Formats: sequence, structure tokens, C-alpha cells
Amino acid sequence: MLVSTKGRYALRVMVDLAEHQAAGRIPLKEIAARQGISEKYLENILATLVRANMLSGMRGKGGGYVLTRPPEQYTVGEILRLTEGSLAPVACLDGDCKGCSRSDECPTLDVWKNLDKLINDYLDGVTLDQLIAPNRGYDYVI
Amino acid sequence: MLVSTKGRYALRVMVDLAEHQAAGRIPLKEIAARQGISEKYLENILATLVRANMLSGMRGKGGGYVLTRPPEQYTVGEILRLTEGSLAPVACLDGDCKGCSRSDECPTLDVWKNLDKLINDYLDGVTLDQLIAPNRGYDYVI
DNA sequence: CTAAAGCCTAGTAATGCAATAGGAAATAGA
DNA sequence: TCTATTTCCTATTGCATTACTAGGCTTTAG
Repeated sequence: MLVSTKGRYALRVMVDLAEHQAAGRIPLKEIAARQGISEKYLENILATLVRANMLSGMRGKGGGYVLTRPPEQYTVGEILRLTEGSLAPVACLDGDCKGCSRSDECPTLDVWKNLDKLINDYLDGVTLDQLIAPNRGYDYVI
Repeated sequence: MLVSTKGRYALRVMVDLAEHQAAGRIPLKEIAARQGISEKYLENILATLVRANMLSGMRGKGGGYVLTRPPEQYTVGEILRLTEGSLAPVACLDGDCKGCSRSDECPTLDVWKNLDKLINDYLDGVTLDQLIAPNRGYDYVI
């Protein structure tokens, strides 16, 4: 699995915050309820996003989370790379594993490199604002 | 990680067998030595490939493994899907997990679907013969 | 008959994922 | 200042998967 729950939840939460931007700071409790995700688990994920300055968190009454940039300035790729650690499809391309001893002669390395580029390019081409549904977040009634 | 050692090893072994096609049946011992993979671990992987009829295995003296089709008739995608079980980038798209309850309204589902198609289409477009190096497998001397 | 090979079922150690627990620190409002 | 609310931080746990090992059985050629 390339993307685990951590990355999937993170993306859903970012979209949620983008959709509810107008409401100002949103407390974790509200996001967790809306998205059906455990509050405690979400805490970890949001902490990661805050530390990377993708979100701003504020504590205390009236606190909560808010995006630090407009939605069109977030790519899905950066959100997932941050929360997943890496989007490399195989260990061979992962940072720590700096090329195995066979990389010079490996007949399959190019496949992995191409795949890696394909994945990252696609995900870097999708921005948060493209994932906002037109009428979500307004609590409108027909 | 989308592809684990099992899939990576399987692909390398398939390429190895494609390169040494001319030598007839190749014993596991030889492949393992050439590829630097534990014999016992390789056994599992080769068993999977044999059961799926991608390889033919024969026991006894003079036995070993051989491809059942010409290299251009194997795609990387089918080899990896077989050995990995699935190439789905997220659990949401995996067979057993038949769509979560939120799939109707999930703003991120399309991203995963597109990514899944991208990955599978690319890997299904690469065939074994494209991975054979021109001069490998001939033990030539300059 | 024997050596060389694949086949089969388990088992295990290590890793990473998903989630939980408990409290400390900050903030707004009464 | 007190209290409720909310984020922040560190650890821990249960579980599943991955990577690999062990041991024995069966088949085949010479």
C-alpha cells in the first residue's frame, strides 16, 4: 500500500478545512466527528501538519485549526509526502536506502524510477482547491 | 511501499530467466546465487509464479525453472500483481474493502482512482523483453 | 540407489501501522 | 482568578504484515 490511513486521513482533513475555511478556526473535535475519525489518532496527524506549517493550530477556548495558505497552494503530493514520509514505490528509491550495491547493473531500476516520477508528478499536479465540492461546507437547505 | 521485496525479487528473477532462456532449465540455486537472494526465500516466490503458470518448474537432476512464454508476453504489471496481491495505492481500492461507507461523498476518491489507473497502466505497458540488457546472459569475454 | 532438484507446510523475528492513554500547557470567558 | 476548552507532547499497546528460516517429502536422471 503506497498510502496508509495517515496520509488518507490527512488529505481528507485538509479538504475539510479548505471547505470550511469561512468558519475560521475549526476544533479537532469537529473535524473528527465530521470525518468519522478517532480524535486521538487525528491529533498525531494534525500535529505533523502543524509542525510543517501547513496548518496553524491554536489552543484554548475558541482555538482550532486553520489553513496557512489558500487551498490552491497545497498539492496532494506534498501533503502525502509529509505524512507518509515518502511516496517511493519501492525501498530501493527511499532516502535512507542509498542505492543497493546492484544498482549499476539492475535491469529493473529504471522501471521504479519511472514509476516514482509518474506517481509524484501526478500527485504534485493536483491541488486542494480541485478537491473541494462546489456546495459542501455551506450547510445550505433547499 | 507499493512493491515489497517479494515483488522486486520476482521481477528480477523473471528478467534473469528471460536473459538465460537459451540455457534451458535453470536451478533455483543458480538464480539465487546470481541475484544474491536467499534460496529459501526465493523458493516461496518461485512457487507462486509456478502455481500461476508463469514459470514451469521441474524437479530432479537436470530440473529447474523456465519461462512458459516468450518474454514479450509478460507484463511487469501482471508479475507484480500476482506476487504482491494487489497494486492498489490505497486500501479503499483493494478488493476485500468493497468501498467505504463514505465513497459516495468522498472528495479524494477520484485522486486514488486516477492514481491507481496511472500505476497499473504504466506497469502493464512494460514487458519483460524490454528489461533484458543486450549483452547480459551470454558470459562473453572481450 | 543416489544425488540433485523442486514442492509443501509451518514457524519466527522484526518491523511498521493504527490506535490509545494520560497528562501538560495555553487561551477565552465568567 | 477559576474553569472549560482546546492544542501539544511522549509513550505504549495490539495487531498485521513482511522477510526470512526450518525441515521434511517427492520427483527425476544417471
